[in-house]
Amino acid sequence: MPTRLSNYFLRTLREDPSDAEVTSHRLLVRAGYIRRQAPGIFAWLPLGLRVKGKIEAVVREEMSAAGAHEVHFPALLPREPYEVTGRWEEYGDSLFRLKDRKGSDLLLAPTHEEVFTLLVKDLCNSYKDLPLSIYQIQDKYRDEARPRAGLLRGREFTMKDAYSFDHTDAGLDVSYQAQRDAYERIFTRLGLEYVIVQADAGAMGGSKSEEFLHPTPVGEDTFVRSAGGYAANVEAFRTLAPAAQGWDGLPSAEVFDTPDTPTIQTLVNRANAAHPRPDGREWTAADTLKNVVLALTQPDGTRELVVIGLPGNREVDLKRVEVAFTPAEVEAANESDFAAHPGLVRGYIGPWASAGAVLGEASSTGIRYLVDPRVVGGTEWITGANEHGRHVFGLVAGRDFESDGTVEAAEVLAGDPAPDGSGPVELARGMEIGHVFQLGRKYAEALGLKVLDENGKLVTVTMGSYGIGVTRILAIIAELNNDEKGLIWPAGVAPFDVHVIATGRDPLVFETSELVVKALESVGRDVLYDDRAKVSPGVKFGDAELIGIPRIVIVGRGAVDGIAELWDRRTGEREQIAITDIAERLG
RNA sequence: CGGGGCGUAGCUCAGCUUGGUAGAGCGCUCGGUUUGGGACCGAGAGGUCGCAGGUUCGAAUCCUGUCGCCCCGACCA
Repeated sequence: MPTRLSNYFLRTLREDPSDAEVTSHRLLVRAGYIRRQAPGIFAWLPLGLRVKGKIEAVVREEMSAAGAHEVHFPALLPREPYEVTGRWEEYGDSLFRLKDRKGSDLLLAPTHEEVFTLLVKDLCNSYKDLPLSIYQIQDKYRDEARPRAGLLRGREFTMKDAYSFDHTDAGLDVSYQAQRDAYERIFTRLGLEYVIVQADAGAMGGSKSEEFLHPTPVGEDTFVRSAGGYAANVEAFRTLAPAAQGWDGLPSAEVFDTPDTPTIQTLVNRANAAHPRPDGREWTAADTLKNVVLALTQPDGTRELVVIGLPGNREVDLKRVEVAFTPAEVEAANESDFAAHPGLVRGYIGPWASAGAVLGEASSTGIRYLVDPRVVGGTEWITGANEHGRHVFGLVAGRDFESDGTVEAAEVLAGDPAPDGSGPVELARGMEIGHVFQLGRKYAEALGLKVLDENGKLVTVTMGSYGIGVTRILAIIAELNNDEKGLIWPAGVAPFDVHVIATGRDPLVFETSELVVKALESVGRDVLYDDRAKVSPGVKFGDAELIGIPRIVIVGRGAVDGIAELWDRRTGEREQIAITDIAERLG
C-alpha cells in the first residue's frame, strides 16, 4: 500500500521556524521530519523516522558484515557500575542523574561500556567465547552545556555503540580493525566525506583512539593534517619539541624596568624600543614566556592552582588543557585564588625572582609549574620578574629555572611540524561522526571481566568501543543535500523511493496515478502518493521540493495521452515519459 | 558560567517609544467558485499578550522580579 498524503501525519510549514538557524534544523522542521520538544531534544515524525531507519539499516548491514551481534540495553541504568568505574563522578554535569522513589540513584546512560562489560561477564567465561563484538542502536543522554544546531548537538541522540571483547592484545587489534573498516564502508555508502584522525581517549579511557571527522567549516572539532599523511584532532596533537641544548656562553639573565607592559604585545614593543637584541633581529612574541594561572578542580572537589608557561605567541587551548588534566575541570584562576597566593604578581608572573624560584612544587609558592614542550633546556626567554613593572631578559631554561614537567596546553598553529616528521600541518574544522577506541582492560579490570585462556589461567579481557552518531549523521546528510527549495535526499536514505503527484481534478488523473503507484510498488518501490484532491499543483510541487524525495512522478494533463513527467529533484530536469514505462525506468 | 536577542492565535510576525481593553498574513472549519507553481469570494473558530508582583481610574505597552527559548562566547592575570 502506498502512503497517501491525504491522510499522512505530516504538516509542512510555509515559513522557517524562528528557533532554527542551521540549515538542517530549519529544513527538517519545516518539511515535517522532526519537532523540537525541549532544547536538544526532538520528537520524530513519520518522515523523519523513515530516514533514521534507512541510516540505521545501513549501519546494521555493515555491523552484521563485521560479525557484530545486535542487542539492546535500557537507557535508564543503576548507578553502581558507573560508580565502580568512577564515571558516575567523572562525567560531571553532563550526566543525567535521577532517583527512584526509594531514593536509589539512577542515570540516563551517556554510553554503555559498563553494562556491556557486565553482560559479557555474566555470559562468557572462556577464551572460546571470544572474540565477541556486540552492538546496539539506542538513544543516549548527555546534559550538554549548550545543545545547539538542532540534531547536530542534542541532549538525546541516537547512537550505534559497539563493544569488542578479546583475550589478547592482538585480538583487540583485529576487532578494532574490523570495526574501523566497517565505519569506512558505512560512511562511504552514506556519501559522507571523512577524515580519520588520531584522537584523545578523553573520559572513555584507554590507549588508542581514532575519530572519523566529516570536514566542514561548521564543525566543532579542529584537526590538523600534514601533506605527509598525519592527521589528528588538535586535542591529541603532540608537539614536536626541539632538542635541548647547552647554555655555555649565554649571557646571564638581566632584569629591566618594563612599565605599562601588561600584555605580550606591549612587552614586545617595549623590548624592541628599550632593549634591542644584539644580533639585530627584532624581539617577537615567541621570545617571551607567558605564564598562565589555571585552577583545577578534581572530581572530589579539591581545587589546585597550576601555572603553565608557554611561548607568548600562543594562546592556551582550553580543550587541550582539559585533555591534559582530565578528569579535573579547568578554569582561569579567579580573584580569590590570587588573593590566596600573594607571591603571584599579576601581569608579571615568571618562574624566577631575584629572591629565588617562584613557580614549581619546590619553589616559594609551591604551585605546580608545567611548561610547553618547546621550553627545553638552553632556550632563552623574556618573562615576568614577579615584580610589578619589571621583566627578566635572557632567562635560560634549565639554568635559571626548572619546571615540574611539560604539558600540551598551547594552541596548535598552522605550519607547526607534525610529530611524525611528515611536514608542517594545516588546520581544518570537522564534525565528529564516528569514534573508535581501544579501551584496553580499564573496564574489564574495574568490573572483574576475566576468562580462562588456553592454559587454564584467568586473564582479564581487553575491550574496544565504537560509536556512530546516527542522528547527527542524519543532520549532516541534510546539511549537505538541499537547495533553497528544500531537502534533496540521496536515494539510499530518502524516506521514500518515489513521490507521485496527481495534479488537477480530472478523475482520469487520479485513476492513472493509482495505476502508476501500483506499478511502482510491484517493482519494489516505496511510494509517497500525493492524492490530495483540493490542493493546487503549486502547493504539491512546493511540498515535494521541501520533502526532498529525489525522484518525483507528476501525473496530470498528459494522462489522457498516457504520458507523465519524471522530475529529478536534484537536477530539476523534467522528462516526458510513457506511463507504461515508469515502473521499468524506476524499478 | 558570561554577553546579546527574543517570549503576543497552530506558524511567521506587527502593536510597546507616546498606557485606553487584541491585530495581520499563512494555517484551520463551513459554503461556493477554482486546479501545471504556494488560487478566490463569503462566513467562522482560535490568544489568561511567558509568569508573578508593582505603578495607574485603566497595563501587551511603564517599573521590579522571575521563568523559558535562540544565538555567540568560554583561556592568555
